[in-house]
Amino acid sequence: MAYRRTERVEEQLQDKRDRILQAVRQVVSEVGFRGAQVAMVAEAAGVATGTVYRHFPSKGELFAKALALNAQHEVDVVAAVAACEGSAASRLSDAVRVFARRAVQARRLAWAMIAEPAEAEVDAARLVYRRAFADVFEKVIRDGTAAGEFPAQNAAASAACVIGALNEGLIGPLAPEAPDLSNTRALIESITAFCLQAVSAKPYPSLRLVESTS
Amino acid sequence: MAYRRTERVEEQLQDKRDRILQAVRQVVSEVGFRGAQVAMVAEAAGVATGTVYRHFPSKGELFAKALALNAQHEVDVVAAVAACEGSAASRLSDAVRVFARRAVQARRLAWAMIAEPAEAEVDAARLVYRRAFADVFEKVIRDGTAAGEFPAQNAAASAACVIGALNEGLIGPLAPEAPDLSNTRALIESITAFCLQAVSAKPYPSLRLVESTS
DNA sequence: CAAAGAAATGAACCCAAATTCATATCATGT
DNA sequence: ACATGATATGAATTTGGGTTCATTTCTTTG
Repeated sequence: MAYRRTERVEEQLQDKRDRILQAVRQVVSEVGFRGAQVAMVAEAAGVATGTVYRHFPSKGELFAKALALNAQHEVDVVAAVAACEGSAASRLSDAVRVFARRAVQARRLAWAMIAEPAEAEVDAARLVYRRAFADVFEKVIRDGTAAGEFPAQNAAASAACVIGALNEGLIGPLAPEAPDLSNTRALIESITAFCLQAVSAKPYPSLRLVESTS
Repeated sequence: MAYRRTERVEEQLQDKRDRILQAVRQVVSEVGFRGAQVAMVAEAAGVATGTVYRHFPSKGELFAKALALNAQHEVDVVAAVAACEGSAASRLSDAVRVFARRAVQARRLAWAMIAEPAEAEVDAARLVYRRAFADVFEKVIRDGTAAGEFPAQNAAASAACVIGALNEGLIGPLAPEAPDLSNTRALIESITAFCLQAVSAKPYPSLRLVESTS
């Protein structure tokens, strides 16, 4: 025998793997999942196409892994903010604001992470983190309701709506192109306010009227 | 000369075209844009694959046409509700409710119509109708603000958020599977309430506090 | 009914992009 | 330096599905 997988090789291997994952992130943030090809990723990582397949069994699993890496980090950040001291209202608006700020920094990537359909494995991985975000918001809403800060409501539905509002208002197809930072800030505040009021406002009398007449 | 395109043939042609468009609707409502193939559509329409190409120049244009047909109808329905007599609050909640009710009747189709990415032509067509829905909601919000019913706000952003909340809360990936009608009704009311309160609630003092501290 | 012109058919073709694999290169231990 | 085993390479292959087109079937008119 004349070979043994040494420490150094192990590191190089891990490093190459990491570079490929980073390359996915970069390519996806430029062209989205739709336009991302394995050859592009290899190019961006500085390896040959075939090398990608020595590290990952398929495009779907590679991309899913890359998404999971990023998404978990984002979930952690938002969850940390949501777990701070303070009223439920301030925690919710801070969490929403942080999510929003980070998303608009890299809109294309954010949209790909949260919504853009792709290979089945990617969709499955995304669903996990989508739910994780929703769970963070849902917990804060429940806390607020328990503390009497927010009215009784379907917390799961409200959390899903918050995600939806953020997605569509900030980074989805309806979001305005915002090359300008001050507009972006204002937009984030509008959306944060929308979400906070939605979960915190006491039901309007007019709502009941509408319900009884329709 | 020994042939002329007669009335009857013209009708048969139009009929076949219509059947193909209907078949797209059916196939998409079953497997979404992702899984919809031209061969399936042809099969569902009871014609050969090649026939599809005698009526439409490409898959993208066929699917875009089919989407436009449906979406315009939905926009008209929602717009009609939004144009009724009544307070802005009642018009908005009725419009949201109608959108929601119709969407849950055919969730897969609704999601495909409003959000699922597909061929470039389809995306382009969808954007038009997405905006059309947003415009309907935006107009009601503006009316409400002008009448002093709603507080001042970024109406365009709020309208986008309403679309997003509906999409995610009702028909998107986070929406609960709801085989049961009563749950569906309750969900629709939760989401309608969420949207109405978001646009109609007076800003909370706590919001200002949060803004000044962050 | 025969001829002429359209429309329908579906198997063959084409293309883009994922995946493979024979070959080349690199690491290790004697 | 050499032998051995592992990793990297990228051109060639495979594949899924949209599109084409030579052939068949249908309609109309003389």
